Amino acid sequence: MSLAPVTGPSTAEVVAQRIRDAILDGNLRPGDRLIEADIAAELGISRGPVREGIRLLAAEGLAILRRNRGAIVASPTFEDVLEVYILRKGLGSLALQHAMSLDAASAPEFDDALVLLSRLHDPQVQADPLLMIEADLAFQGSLFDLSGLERVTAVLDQTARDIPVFVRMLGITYDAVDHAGLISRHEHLVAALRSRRRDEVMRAWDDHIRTTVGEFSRGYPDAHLEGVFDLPLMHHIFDHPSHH
Amino acid sequence: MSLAPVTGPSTAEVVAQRIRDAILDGNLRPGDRLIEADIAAELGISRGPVREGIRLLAAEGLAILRRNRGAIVASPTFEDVLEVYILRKGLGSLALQHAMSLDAASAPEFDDALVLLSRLHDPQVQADPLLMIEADLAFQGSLFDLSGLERVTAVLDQTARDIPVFVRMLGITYDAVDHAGLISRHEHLVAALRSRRRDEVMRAWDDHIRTTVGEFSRGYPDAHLEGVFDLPLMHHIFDHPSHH
DNA sequence: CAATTGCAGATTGTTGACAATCTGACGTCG
DNA sequence: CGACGTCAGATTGTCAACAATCTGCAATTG
Repeated sequence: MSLAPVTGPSTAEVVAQRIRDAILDGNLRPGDRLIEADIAAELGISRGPVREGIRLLAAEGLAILRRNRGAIVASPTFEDVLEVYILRKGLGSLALQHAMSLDAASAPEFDDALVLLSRLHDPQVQADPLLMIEADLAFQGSLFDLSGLERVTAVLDQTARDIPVFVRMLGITYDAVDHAGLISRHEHLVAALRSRRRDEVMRAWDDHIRTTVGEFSRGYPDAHLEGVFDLPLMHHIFDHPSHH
Repeated sequence: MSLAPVTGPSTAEVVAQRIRDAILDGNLRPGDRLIEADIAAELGISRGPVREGIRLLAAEGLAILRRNRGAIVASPTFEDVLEVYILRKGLGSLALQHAMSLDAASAPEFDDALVLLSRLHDPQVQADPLLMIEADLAFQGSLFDLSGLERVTAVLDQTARDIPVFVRMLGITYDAVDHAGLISRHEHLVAALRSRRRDEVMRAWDDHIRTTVGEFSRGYPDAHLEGVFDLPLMHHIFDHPSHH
């Protein structure tokens, strides 16, 4: 018998999620003030936990703290979305490579990833673009977890929480997305991980990032990528063979 | 008349720094409990700001929060140091490449980096290994700032704060370090940035990370790198030429 | 009338008291 | 003798009141 420890979300985390939801629902817009007392009254709690919750959001970049002047909802730009994907590109490739060197495809946790991947087939999920994004990110996160790199996955998780909110705040439309293509790319990635073909995994990951950013750009009026993702951002710098 | 805005550190940040200092001074050791009331009494303030300060440390990985059971000082392992350097390697290469594509060496901020680099020559700095590490990290941080990638530099800054504390907690000796070599490697990096030679910059950065990790390993009894840094962690995945 | 100064209101920062939770020790019972 | 229930002490989580700070406006001044 081995049970996972029970750890429900703290009040501060609940507050943070409520605010995130309010943004997703359009009840809170970029630039709106986050007044501790008001939020506390609305949730029927005191200012303490609200304060902590707002700090959590600020750490994610969703809220901006101004000393003695209160917090406001962040006003992300499309450049912010690009930077988040630059981070995911770089850290994701790190995590996937580490996962491969641990033969992650043979680990029992690999099945978790497959379960999450299967969720992308669910018509109910496909019907809602935001659900689709979240399911997609959850699947990717489960792959990153296989690396065992806790700091790297922590940053990746943070970007995963940001993306749906940014998409909503910027009004990026993500309706006409190619679900079948997304799934097949991911299955390609899974297959590459199984066969431990490093180049294939990297190509698949690159492909996924490019396609996603491309789809976002099409769904956002003012997007101009300026070839950011065509630069050799990641470079082949650690190619000295292992001495084992 | 143009004065910089006054923004002193918040009380919570002061608390966090005091605790960091206590760790560096050896007054707090890994596993020690961080009891809000005790720290508050010691600093002559109330629990609120102490609580916030501890949360800041937890976000950096220096403290471990256990719900309803208090926080303790983290017990990092040498693997944690390696992971921090894996992060710095990956994100640093991202930041440097972006900085180069912005022709950062021509920016006025580039001079700030040169000033910080010159500090490494100071005999007073060289005398104290921890001062040397901090000056080194400050220089590197000023280079990363040239990228304009705020999220990337935020994570890099966090790792920079962690490193001196981890070194102290693990008892890594860093005395017999090759100061002249460090400086010449950094000057090599600066020259490569000036000439915008991408490969040269990446090689210099790789070289610096390897050398630093190598020196840490020599100064730490139980270190075994297992070829982590010999793996092709970063890969040449974005080599499609820009369409400009 | 433009610029400055001095409030008043709003909001955050801080505090001390109280409630909820956890830990470890003790005693009880099978 | 070991498992379970109980309880006191310690500590965190929450709360409401108070202090400090900031913003904007109105009065004042030259």
